[in-house]
Amino acid sequence: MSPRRARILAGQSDDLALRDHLILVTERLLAEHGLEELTTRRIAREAGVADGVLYNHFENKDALLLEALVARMSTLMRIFRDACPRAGTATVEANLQRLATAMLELQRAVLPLLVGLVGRRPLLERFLAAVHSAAIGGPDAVLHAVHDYLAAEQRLGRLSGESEAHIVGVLLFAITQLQALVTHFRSTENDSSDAAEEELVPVVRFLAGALENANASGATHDDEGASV
Amino acid sequence: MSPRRARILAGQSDDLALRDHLILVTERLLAEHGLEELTTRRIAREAGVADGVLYNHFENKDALLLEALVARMSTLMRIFRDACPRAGTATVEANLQRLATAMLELQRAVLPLLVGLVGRRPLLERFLAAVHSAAIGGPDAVLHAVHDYLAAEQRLGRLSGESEAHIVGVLLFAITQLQALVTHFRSTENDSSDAAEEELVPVVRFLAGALENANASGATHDDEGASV
Amino acid sequence: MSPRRARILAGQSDDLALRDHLILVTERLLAEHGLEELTTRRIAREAGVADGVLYNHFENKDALLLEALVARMSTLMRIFRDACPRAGTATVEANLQRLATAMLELQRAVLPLLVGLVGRRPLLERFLAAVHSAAIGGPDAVLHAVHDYLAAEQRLGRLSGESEAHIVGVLLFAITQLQALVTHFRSTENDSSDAAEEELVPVVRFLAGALENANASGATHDDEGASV
Amino acid sequence: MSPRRARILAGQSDDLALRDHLILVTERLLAEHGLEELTTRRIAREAGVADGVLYNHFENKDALLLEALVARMSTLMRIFRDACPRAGTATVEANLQRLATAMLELQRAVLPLLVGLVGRRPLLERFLAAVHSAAIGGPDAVLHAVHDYLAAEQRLGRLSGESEAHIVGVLLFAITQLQALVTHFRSTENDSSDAAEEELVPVVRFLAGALENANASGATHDDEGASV
DNA sequence: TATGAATGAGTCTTCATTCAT
DNA sequence: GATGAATGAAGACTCATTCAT
Repeated sequence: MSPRRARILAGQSDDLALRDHLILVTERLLAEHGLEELTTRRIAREAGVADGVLYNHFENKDALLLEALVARMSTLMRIFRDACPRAGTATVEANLQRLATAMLELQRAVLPLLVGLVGRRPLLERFLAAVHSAAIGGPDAVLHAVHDYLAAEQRLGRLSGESEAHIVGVLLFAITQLQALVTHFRSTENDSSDAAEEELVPVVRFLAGALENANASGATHDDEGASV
Repeated sequence: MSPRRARILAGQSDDLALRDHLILVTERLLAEHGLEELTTRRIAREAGVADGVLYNHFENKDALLLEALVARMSTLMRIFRDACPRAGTATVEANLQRLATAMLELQRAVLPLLVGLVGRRPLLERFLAAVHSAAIGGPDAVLHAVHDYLAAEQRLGRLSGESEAHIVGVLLFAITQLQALVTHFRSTENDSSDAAEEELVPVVRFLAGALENANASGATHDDEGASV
Repeated sequence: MSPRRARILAGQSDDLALRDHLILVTERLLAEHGLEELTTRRIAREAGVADGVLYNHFENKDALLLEALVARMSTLMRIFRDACPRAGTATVEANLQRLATAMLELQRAVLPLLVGLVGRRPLLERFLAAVHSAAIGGPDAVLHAVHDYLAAEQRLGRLSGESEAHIVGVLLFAITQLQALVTHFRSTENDSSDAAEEELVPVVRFLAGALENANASGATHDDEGASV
Repeated sequence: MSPRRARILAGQSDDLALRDHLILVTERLLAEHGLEELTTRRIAREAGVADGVLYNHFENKDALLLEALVARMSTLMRIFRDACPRAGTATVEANLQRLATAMLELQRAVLPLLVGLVGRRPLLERFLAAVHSAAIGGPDAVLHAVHDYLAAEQRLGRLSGESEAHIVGVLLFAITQLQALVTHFRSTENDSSDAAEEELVPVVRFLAGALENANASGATHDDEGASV
């Protein structure tokens, strides 16, 4: 075994199969630098192995990339789910704010990944399929989480009128994605991420209000308009 | 004259200066394949000229790219503005739907461009600056268009309560961006674009309703403007 | 006429034939930047003319270069000759110091030119031939100047024993060349040129002393050592 | 293995690591053609390997160049040192002649190298540093060799009066450099090198004489003139 | 399995030179 | 003569992939 790898393995992934070690390293590089600067040589160097190992465990670079992307996605989704608020605690608006923040973080991390996949149809296709089939969930899963939360609040009686919930969820998703994108396009100042988050506040409050209004009017009359 | 270029010029851009021809070709390649696969060689081949021509007219690849990007952006914004509804015509909701459709088209075209700019700080920076200084307008201009429309409706008395207008505009922007992104990530079937557009309908109706609600509660009475 | 050229001609070389203008410009660029960075495009731009003019007046780039090199050489030699001391004035040693300084300046200017010619046999050959046939004089002319000065001093009786004069001249030439080379290889500090000049002083004093010694011993005994 | 390389390896550097093979080839090309015509493609072709190999073993062209330059310099200095005369043998003048010949050979080989480095600051700087830090020695080392020889002769009593030794060394260095340069600029006839060597003879004799004179006068009176 | 040297097509870029106008 | 757009070979360098050991 190369001394480099020995050193690395000792430190952080002791008896991991090399295959998994490669995925892990690739995942980390993906998180840190995006798909753009990810060369096979760099992966190998970072993993502390020879340039060619990759091809002993994966058909080609894309195959490794795919697994790493899925792994990364999985990680991010786990973090997101852990950050989701629990129904019945705090206030609905505060919870929506928390939800929005979690979604923003998620999207900020996911965006560079997706961006790297544009113009790489085959890999993209395989990635989407994998995300779908594995119980990871892509955008749908995020929407699902919002939906779950709102449904729970409804069950608890803190919200009524289910119909708008889906749309509010979609809008929440959309606005966080927009802000995530904006972050990436704003200048290098690192406060831009905070700004993006702050800009979220009034929008989320608006959406919370929309739910409340629906709530209120839903209580009053017949909810006929809430067909969306 | 090279036979290649002769062939091409005859076909499509007869006596255009090569400089503009290059921008045009680049713009087209940009639209069709994104920034990713855009090599100097490919541009040259597609333009029907020698490999090095580019450097007779532009300082380097990025300079050409920049001009092509700005040109493309300019085109897209013109199309967008032409598609914007006029206040006072039809119904507010119908107009918002029209606005949303126009924004979706715009975003679908813009997204591949922006995506290619991620991780290319210098070019991105220059692009943003150019878009800003030229009277082209980036995201802000789009938001501005929405704002202008809503303000006009308010002046016409078809809408009241200004405060939420901005947020609705942002949400409109966000949801169209999301749908644009979704289109790109859905499989190659070309019906996906129609699907994305259809999915927009209820959301826009919801946003229109939100404006109305604000309107109604603000006014408390006659609701004659509630034509949405 | 191009506005650029009009502007330039107005300023500095009013009704100069374009051919001569090109030589002049090239000479200047040669002096400022050496042969290395001298592209035809740069010459044209600097001269304020179109890229292709060059080929209307010269067979190719080398032909222009040749003339410019010869012109530059001529200029430098004129400056050198003007800086040479006159026999019978000051002291012999002071004059030798002056001579050395002039030679150092000359060599410092010539070196970059010569360096650029290494590995360009054809041009080099033509350059040497031109320098030879024109009454410009290369190294020989410089040596000649030293010789002339020393011979004059001998005629004036301020020096005797002719035989060593040539060797001293050669050594003067050699040491200034060495110092010129050293200047170019020393770090960018611009005081290095002064340092090179100062280092010359004791060596020149030594050479002057050698002439004196030969003088003295030549006067005393039989000039047996003057066999060089 | 590529047939090209097989062919070459069979011929001349049988089981040398390619890295060293590349250095060797580069060194040879450097010696034969100077830095000017040294393209990566040519090195590869000459080494019998693919165009890109270089970058598997060196960070870039300059890194390879640097190693080759240092290697060449090292070789040349070794040859030079082996050719240096030993104090106490033969006559001082004969030894100086030998020294001069060795220096001439050295300079003839070094000059094309140095010339190529002019106008390449970064590489030059690194080269000088490398030459300095490795126990190779640049110009100083050559001067040092002269100094060492003369000092040894002084210790043996075959020469006295140390002060002029340094200047004589410098002049020896200078005159050999001049002759080396002259060789390169004289036409391709290969006898020019012999001519350059012959021209050295009287100059060296003069310098030897200068040392003797200093010696003599130093013995006789107070050495006041030997202040150089 | 692991290695890492070798491959070679491909990237952007430069520049002397030609030639229709 | 003058123009300057066009050429295309050549430059340094990258990188996914292969394969003998």
